[in-house]
Amino acid sequence: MNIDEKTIQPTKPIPEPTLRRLPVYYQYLKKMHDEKQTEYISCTKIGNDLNMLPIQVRKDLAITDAVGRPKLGYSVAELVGTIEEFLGWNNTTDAYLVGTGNLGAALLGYQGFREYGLNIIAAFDADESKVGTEICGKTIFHVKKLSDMIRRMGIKIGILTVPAYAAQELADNMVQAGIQAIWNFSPIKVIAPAGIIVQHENLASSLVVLSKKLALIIKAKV
Amino acid sequence: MNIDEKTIQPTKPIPEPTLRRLPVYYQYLKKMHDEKQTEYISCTKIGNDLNMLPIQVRKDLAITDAVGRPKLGYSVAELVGTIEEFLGWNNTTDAYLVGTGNLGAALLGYQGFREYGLNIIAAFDADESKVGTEICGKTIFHVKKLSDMIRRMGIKIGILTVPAYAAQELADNMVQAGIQAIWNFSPIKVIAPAGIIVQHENLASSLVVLSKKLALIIKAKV
DNA sequence: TAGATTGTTAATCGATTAACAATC
DNA sequence: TAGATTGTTAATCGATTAACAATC
Repeated sequence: MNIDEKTIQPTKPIPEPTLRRLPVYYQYLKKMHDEKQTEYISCTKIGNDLNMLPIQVRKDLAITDAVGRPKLGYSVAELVGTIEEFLGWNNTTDAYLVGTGNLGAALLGYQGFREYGLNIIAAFDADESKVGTEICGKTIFHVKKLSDMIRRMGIKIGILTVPAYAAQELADNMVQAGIQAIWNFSPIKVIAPAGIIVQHENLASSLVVLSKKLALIIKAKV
Repeated sequence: MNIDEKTIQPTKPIPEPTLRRLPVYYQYLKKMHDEKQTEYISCTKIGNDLNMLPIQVRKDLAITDAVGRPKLGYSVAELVGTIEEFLGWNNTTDAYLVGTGNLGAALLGYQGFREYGLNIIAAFDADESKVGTEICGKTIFHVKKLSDMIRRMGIKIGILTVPAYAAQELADNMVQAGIQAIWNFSPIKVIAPAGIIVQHENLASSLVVLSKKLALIIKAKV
């Protein structure tokens, strides 16, 4: 394949499981790098430390186009940079958050998002008494201003941390105003038109997986 | 296969994706049931409403041993009960939560867990000034009492909502004290011995999936 | 050199999707 | 009855794991 052919290739889809594991490697490698433990690291070691198969680590890293050296492994410094680059963590995207209850406040306070390329620039709530106040330096606006501000600022990502009953309507508003991706922490699955990304963060689902695994273990021991 | 053979069969592993989708159906069906919209529902309708393939819905429901009637569909009331039963939501398990920052407080305040069979009975923190106070009716103990109380109460599930630097050590403590499952919300992957369940709730991973999908769409439009 | 490790191709495994007979 | 829907078996698809040659 020559360079021209490569240029016009459609971006090959990246397996979602790989995408989910990359931040895990990153966090591990970043720490290793900061502590200057070793200059080079092998998939064998990463796998051992993170409880994964070395071959899976290697396959995942290959997707980022990281290059290693046989016998030596990968340069830790280089790998950290490659993953950052691959995940687009070098430039940030603005987002709005709707719903400043416990969970919303927790997300507003989470400093880590900035590192991961997400910048929550404002929050919205239906509670008049909250409007005008700040949480972690982010001003809270009334939710009736949401559509307008999405349009004016050209915001592409909306974070939903509202109760179930309010979720779908707010999602609809957001979509109409031009939001392209919704990160949904509400306990219902919101539906959006094709082409709009909805990512449902479902604690109930996670809890089910955890408790079913636990039930299996406890049953096995009896 | 006769009844005896069936009895001694090892519990067949349930696909994790199915396990994650069941609470989604449940939430949808519960609402439908509460609103008494229809007595019977088909996979076609569920699929349409939730943006999924009917065959996938049917396959998932089959795993819970739900029984439908050709032409009619499934009884909504029955289905709600079957899923509750299958997911073990009829009896609850006690859990401890460690780390009462923003996220910890959000989880303590989330009433939904009770419905899903999880009962957080107490919280722990290293901050002396928080010790003795309550969040949403849950007393906060000093983290130095954690091991002891896990042992005394025979707690099996620990929820970790602490900063990265504290996570691994606390996980180790928990495991030593007899915890069997750790629900980890800290930003590092904690490692536990084989046989201990660790479920890592990784916001960075979810965010990566979301932003990569978004990047694909935006690129496609340019 | 010998051996650990990468990069890549092939085999396996499991989940999703399709096909279709049974049925109310 | 006709047709929508279930239940079940088969085909497809994609991710994980294995195998192995290349290499420093």
